[in-house]
Amino acid sequence: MSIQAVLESKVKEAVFSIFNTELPSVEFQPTRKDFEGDITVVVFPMLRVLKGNPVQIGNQIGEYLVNELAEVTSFNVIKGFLNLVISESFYLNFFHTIKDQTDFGFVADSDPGAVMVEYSSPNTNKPLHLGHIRNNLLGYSVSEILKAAGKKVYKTQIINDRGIHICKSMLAWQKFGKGETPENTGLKGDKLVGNYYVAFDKAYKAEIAKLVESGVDKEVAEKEAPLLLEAQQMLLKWEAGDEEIVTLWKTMNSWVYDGFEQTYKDLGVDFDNLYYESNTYLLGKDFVAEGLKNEVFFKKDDGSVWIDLTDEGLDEKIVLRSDGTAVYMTQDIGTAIQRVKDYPDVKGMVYTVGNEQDYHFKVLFLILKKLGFSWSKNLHHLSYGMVDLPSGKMKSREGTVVDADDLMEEMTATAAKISEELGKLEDYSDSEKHGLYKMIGLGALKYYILKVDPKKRILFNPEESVDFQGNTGPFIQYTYARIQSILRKASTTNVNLSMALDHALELHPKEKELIKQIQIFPDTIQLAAENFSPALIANYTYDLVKEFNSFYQQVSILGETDEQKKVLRIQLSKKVSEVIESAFKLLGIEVPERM
RNA sequence: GGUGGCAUAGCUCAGCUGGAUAGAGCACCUGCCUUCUAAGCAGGCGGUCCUAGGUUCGAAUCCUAGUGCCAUCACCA
Repeated sequence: MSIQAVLESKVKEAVFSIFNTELPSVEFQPTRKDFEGDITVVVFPMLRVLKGNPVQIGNQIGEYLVNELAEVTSFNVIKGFLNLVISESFYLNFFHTIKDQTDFGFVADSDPGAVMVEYSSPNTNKPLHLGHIRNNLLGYSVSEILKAAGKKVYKTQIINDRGIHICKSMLAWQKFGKGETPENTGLKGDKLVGNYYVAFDKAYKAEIAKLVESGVDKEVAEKEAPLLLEAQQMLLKWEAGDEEIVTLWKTMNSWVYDGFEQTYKDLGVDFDNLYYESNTYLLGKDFVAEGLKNEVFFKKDDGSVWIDLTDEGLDEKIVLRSDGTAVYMTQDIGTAIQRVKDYPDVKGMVYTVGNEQDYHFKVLFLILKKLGFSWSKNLHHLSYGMVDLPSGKMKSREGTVVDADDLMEEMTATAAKISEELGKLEDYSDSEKHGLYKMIGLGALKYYILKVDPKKRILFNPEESVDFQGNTGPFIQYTYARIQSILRKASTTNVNLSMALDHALELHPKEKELIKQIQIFPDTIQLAAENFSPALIANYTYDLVKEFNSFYQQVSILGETDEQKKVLRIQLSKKVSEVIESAFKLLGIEVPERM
C-alpha cells in the first residue's frame, strides 16, 4: 500500500475520532521545497464538513498521525497546510523493495484487450519531413507508454499509396524522367519520386500562367490545365487496372518504400503491420448501405448519402458521393471495421493525426458509435499541433520543408562537433564515435519534440540549432553516462553491492529527494498513458536527473568512507540510471555508456 | 460567420483532479574543474499567467464575454 493510501485512511480516522465527522476525501500534495516536510495535507477542503480554525484542525490531525503512524515522525502547520515529515526508514524500505526490480514502473500485460495505434500515414509521392517526425515520435512513444501501462499494442500505419498525388509524380516521371531510377542516380527512392512531384507542380503552374495570359480565368485554368487533366486520366486508368499504369505505380511506390524504410530505421520506429490505402479505399460502402437501411444515414435526391449530426452540434456530413464512389470518411469507416476483423482482440484504437483533422475524427467516431460498434467508445484521436517554421507552414510543393533525413544528419553532425570539442572519447573507434554521435543527435531531436505537450504547436527554427544543454536529451544521456562511469569504477573495487543495509541508516536530504522522485515513476507512466502524453515522461525524467546531478555534486559516492552509505549511494545511482533508461525507452531514445 | 484548439519571463517550455511566495532551460551576469565525466553544480537578473467580469476561504487552472494566432466547416485528401 502506498504511503498516501495509508495516510488517507489515517487522516479520515483522525477526523472521525476527533470531530466525529466522516471525511469524504483527503487532499495531498508534495510539500513545497521551502517548508519542512515530505507530504502535505491540505486542511482547507475539510472546512466544508468541519467548522473551525484550519491551523488548529491541522495541529490536531498532525498529533494524531504522529502518535498512530510510525511513518510520520513530525509535522508542522502553516496556514491551512499540514506538512508531514515521513521517516527515513520508510523511504529506505521502499527503496529496498524496488531496487532489484528490473521492470520497475512497468505493469505486466494485464488487459485482455489490445489497442491499435496508427501513426505515420505518409503519402507515397514525397519524402518524410519534420511534421512526420513529430507524428512518428509521438505514435511510437505513446505505443511504448501504453505497453508499459499494461496494454497490448499493435503499431500500424496506413500508407496513402493511391490517388491523384502519386499520379502527379508518375506523370512527371513519364514526361521528364528520362529513365531515372534510384539505382542510376544514387538518389534515395522517396527523394527521387518527390522530385517529380515538385517537377509536376512547376510544369502545372507554368501551364496555368500561360492559360491565364491567353485570357482564361485563373480558377478555370487551375481546373483545366492539360497536365492536371492528364493526371486525372491516369488515376482513372489506375482504377480500371490499366497494366502499364499499375506497373509504373508499383515500381515508383517500391522506390518510395525503400526510402521510407531507411528513414524509419534511422528514426528508430517500427510497425507491427501495414495497411495500404490501395487495399482499403473501397471498403466501407457495405457499411454505408447497412447504415442507410438502419436509418443512421439518409439519401439525398441526387443519390448522395449523408449523416445528420446537427443534434450533436455538428453539421451534415457526406459518406458516399452521388456517383456511388467513396469519400475519405467511407474508407475510414471500412478500415476501422476491417482492423477489428483482422485483430479480434483489438478493443480500441489510437489515431495519431494532426489537429487539422479534429473534425474528421469527431465525425468518424460518432458514425462508428451510431453504427453500433462496441469498441467505438475506445477510439482516441491523438491530435497534435503542427510543426511550423518561422516563415509559416511547411509546404512540400514549395520546397519549404525540413526533410527528415537531412535533419537527422544535421543533428548527428552537431553532436559530433560538440563531442569533438570536448574530446572525451579519444580512444573510441570511428564507427563507435559515429554511433554515439547519432545517438546523441537523435536524442536531442526526439527529446526536443517529445517534451512539448502534443496538442501544442511547435515552432521550429532551422537557423537555431536544437540545444544540447539544460532541459535536453543529451543532458539526460550525459547523466546516465556519468552514472555508468561510477558503476564501472565501483565494479573494479571490492565493494559488496548486495550487502545488507541497516534500516536505521541515516539518509542525506538529497538521497531522500531522489527516492521520492523514483517513487513516482510508476504513477507517471500511468498518467502519461491516460493522457497519451510522452511529455509527462520527458519532464519527469528531467526532474529526476536534475535531482541526481545536485546529489552528485554535493555528496561523494565512491569517496564515502562509511561502507553502508557508500553501498546505498551506489545502489541509488544505479537505480536512477535504470529509471532513466526505462523512461527514455518509452521516448524511443537510447542511452550511452560514455559521452 | 459557425465550431474547435492555443495564449505563462526577451526566447523555448513545465505547472496533475482549483491550494502556500507561479517554476525550469536558453540568453545575460557571478562563483565552482589537483576529488566519482564542467553536455555539470550553486547563485543573480527577469512575470499585468492575453483582457474584463464571475464562482470560491483560495483561480494561471473552473464559468461568461471579448482580443489575438491557428485549424476546420467541400460530392478534397
